[in-house]
Amino acid sequence: MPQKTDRSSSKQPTINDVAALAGVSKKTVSRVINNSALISDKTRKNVQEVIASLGFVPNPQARALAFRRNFLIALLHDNPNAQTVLNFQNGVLDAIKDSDLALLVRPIDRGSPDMLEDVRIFLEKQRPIGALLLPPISENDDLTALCQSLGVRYVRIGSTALDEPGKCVSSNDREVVAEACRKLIEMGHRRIGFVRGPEGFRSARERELGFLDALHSADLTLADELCVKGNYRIDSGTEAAHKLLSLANRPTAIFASNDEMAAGVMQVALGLGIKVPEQLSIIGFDDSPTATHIWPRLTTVRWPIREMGSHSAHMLVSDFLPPVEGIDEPEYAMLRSRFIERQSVAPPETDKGE
Amino acid sequence: MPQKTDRSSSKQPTINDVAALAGVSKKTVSRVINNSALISDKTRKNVQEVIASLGFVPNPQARALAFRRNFLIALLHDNPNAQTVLNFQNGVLDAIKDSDLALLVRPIDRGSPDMLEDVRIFLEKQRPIGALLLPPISENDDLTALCQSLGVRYVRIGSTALDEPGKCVSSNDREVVAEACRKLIEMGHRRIGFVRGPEGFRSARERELGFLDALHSADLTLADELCVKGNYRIDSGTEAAHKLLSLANRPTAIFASNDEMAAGVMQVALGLGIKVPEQLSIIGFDDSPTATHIWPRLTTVRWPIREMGSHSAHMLVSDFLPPVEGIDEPEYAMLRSRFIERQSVAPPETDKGE
DNA sequence: TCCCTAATAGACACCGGTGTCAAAAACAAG
DNA sequence: CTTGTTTTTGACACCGGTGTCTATTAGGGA
Repeated sequence: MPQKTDRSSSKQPTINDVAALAGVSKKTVSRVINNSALISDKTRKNVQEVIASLGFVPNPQARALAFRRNFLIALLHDNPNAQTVLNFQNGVLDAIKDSDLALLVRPIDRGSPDMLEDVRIFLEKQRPIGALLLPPISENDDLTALCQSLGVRYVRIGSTALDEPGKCVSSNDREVVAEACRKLIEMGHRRIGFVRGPEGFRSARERELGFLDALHSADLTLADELCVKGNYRIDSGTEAAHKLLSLANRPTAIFASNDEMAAGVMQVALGLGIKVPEQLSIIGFDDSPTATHIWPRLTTVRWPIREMGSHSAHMLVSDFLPPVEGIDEPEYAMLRSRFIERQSVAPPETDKGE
Repeated sequence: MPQKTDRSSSKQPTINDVAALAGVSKKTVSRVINNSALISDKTRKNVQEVIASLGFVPNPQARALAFRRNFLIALLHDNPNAQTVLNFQNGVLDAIKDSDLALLVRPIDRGSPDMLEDVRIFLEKQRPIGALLLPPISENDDLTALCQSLGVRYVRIGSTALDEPGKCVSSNDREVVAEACRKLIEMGHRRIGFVRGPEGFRSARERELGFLDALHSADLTLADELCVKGNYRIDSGTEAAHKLLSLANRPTAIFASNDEMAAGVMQVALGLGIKVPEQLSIIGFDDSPTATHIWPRLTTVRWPIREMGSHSAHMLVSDFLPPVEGIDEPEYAMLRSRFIERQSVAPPETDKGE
């Protein structure tokens, strides 16, 4: 046991101890803690020294009680993708690392009829400063209304939502998906399969729109048979692949709306002896660990989810965080997704017969 | 906006409101809230009715202040595997779902010289009831000593630690790894490569011991050249595979200490045109999503990490949680890992020349 | 030097609960 | 009907901070 601070076993000093030792009132110490302007530099410095010498840490529960607000951020989510949640969470933690804030995690059961009531109790109990709403729950208007009525600020995370009230952080997925698919078209692909995400996810719609944008700008249309609906899980990817790859005139490329489904597509292709990328190009979305774990490594779109996490945290509680250059507190922020080229894409074999 | 509770916009009722309406003192209400025995059934019932009619929720900040303890559980981790952390976290959330408790997440920078001090400040600030320590930080004795001195209970999560004080939840990894490797040996594999985890992780040691157990029980020894050290990341898996697969007499099977490194091994094998599992069997550990996303799907060991999460939460705060049948509060619990057979393992090709 | 104003500091109640200890009520026995 | 004992309840201080408002001090102009 190396260095053990001497105070580790004695009781925590309180604001009264500081006040007594500094020879001032506790209110004055409070002013120092809260960076009040109504205090002379001399007094401030004096008190700060005492605080430091005592190793005083203000009790957040007491502050929470007096402020009638906790120094907590709540992360509300019902996103099925663990990786997404965790990355986002880590982004938030990055943002609040050196602050007084802490992160409270709360999964939501969107299916439950008591969902709103559960969230209400949670928010009333914990009284976080604000809440971060991950998709798809971020699109639930009842939830944002609830936050509003409880006086809990919130930031919604999602694809696009300029039309709705409140702060929001999103990314330009549609654009980047279009870019990715345009790449396929430029390489010579004409029959491109599309594995859609589940209903009710704005992200699924966004990615579809991007895909269609690319097709339209090349005067192509999406044959019904080439569009299959999935649910963001690998099994739906394998199912979709079975359908697409058993077509008489099978696609030379497939865009899957997330990496997990793309992995499913790849498994089916490899299982059928279809070479990737020579005979089938595959693109995913997320740039999850899976994208680099599968072989060939997956060309995909990186969603800046971690950055969205820290950005949204800053938007939510900029008044509690040290200022950061790039981030002020607009109502809306758009972070950039990025196309990541790996080994799962190539020109169609038949194209040049190389 | 469907059902909107009428109280959603008015102010939260307090213990005083309840007391006034019930015609009793606030202390009496407090007794009801805390299930004190020192109260008559009649009064209790009366107060409970008022509480229900008012929708009163005790303010946890005030309780925390008075109790000098927050109704929070802290999850302290520095585990590099996001999936592990999240699964564990979800297990904890399962356990505390219907309780008054909330989960606070705190990543730790084990490299930082201020690590202990940071944790101390965090614990003193948030004053959680207890802390859950994920490996590898769970093996840090300074940290457990710190918890002890601050009066914060803790449960360590890890492989085995019967020798150390305090509560602990672990799994029988060693045994199951041995079982997995014995399978390889039974199939006829004799030259089995081993990709070790990083130093300082008990899990890495456990898995190695299990591997060696299997070898020894078959009177085999591990040639130095067949054991390569990795760091649990995919790149170390590819590096290890390059070394192992370029040996003159290359192994017919490789056990990688986690799935991510196993994925790296598989990529190199496939890249070199070595067929899996025909020419090379691969086993991983974790049963992460990666295991089912790669092709062929990975034979691996499932670590009951989510169960460990809820189990450890119960052990930590059984006095705040509704009782659960299987879980009492012993000092030590061992959950069972499980061998998962998928498609990445087969008898060695040369064995029977099938 | 004196007065007026602005800047600074402090007194005190309060946030919403719990602990302690004494008072009141209920009950049993004489 | 008393008295003694056990239950049940309440008064009040306290947890560790902050808000409000007043008192004090410092500075500037006449």
